[in-house]
Amino acid sequence: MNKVVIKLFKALSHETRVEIVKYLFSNRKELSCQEFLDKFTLSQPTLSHHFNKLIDANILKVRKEGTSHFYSIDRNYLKNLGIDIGKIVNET
Amino acid sequence: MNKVVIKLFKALSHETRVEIVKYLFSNRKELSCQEFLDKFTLSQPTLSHHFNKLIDANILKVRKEGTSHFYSIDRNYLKNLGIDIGKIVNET
DNA sequence: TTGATTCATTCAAATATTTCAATAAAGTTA
DNA sequence: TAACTTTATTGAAATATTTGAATGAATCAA
Repeated sequence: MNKVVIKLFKALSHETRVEIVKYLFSNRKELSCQEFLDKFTLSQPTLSHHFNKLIDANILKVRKEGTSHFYSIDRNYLKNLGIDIGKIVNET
Repeated sequence: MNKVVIKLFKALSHETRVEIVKYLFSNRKELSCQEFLDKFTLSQPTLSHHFNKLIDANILKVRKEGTSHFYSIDRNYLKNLGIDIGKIVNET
């Protein structure tokens, strides 16, 4: 279905969201909102909005522990679509 | 560079542009504006705008012959980025 | 229960994208 | 040249996205 694809690409077509994916890929770990806020200049609500879009597009998954939410890349989902997100995001 | 990636994903995050890519992939040939206008309901300036975005993102290339412009997928560019456009666009 | 921490939601303003009517541009044909 | 065909550009309205201040919700520690 086209809508799934469009949602995926829309999610990946914003500077901040590409930065999130890039960071997660190169550090190969989880990322909390706070950690990202320490590194980049943007408001917490804006970041929350971007994380939501990435989750909604199935690019990220979340693990909640206490008040922290840890985000990580859902590599299987992207691999099944034939997208090598690391290659795209790092080698251009 | 992020801007190249973002431009690529932005280009692929619109219904009409996904349709164009899908059509080109499944028919494995060239497509002129007129041919596409016969199949879908949209104005000629709108279609021209969409083709421009796909060209600008290096997803399509164009061959001009007389007054006709024939668009086709630049498979090498996408392959180098690790994007299997056929898989993405058809199998979801 | 109170205060602190972390993330989500609401809402309105700023910005960007999409759309098509009108028109231009470029090649083709008679 | 004049009429025709195909695509591009301009400009303005409609629609969608992005942003952060204010506020809410959930968890934890004291």
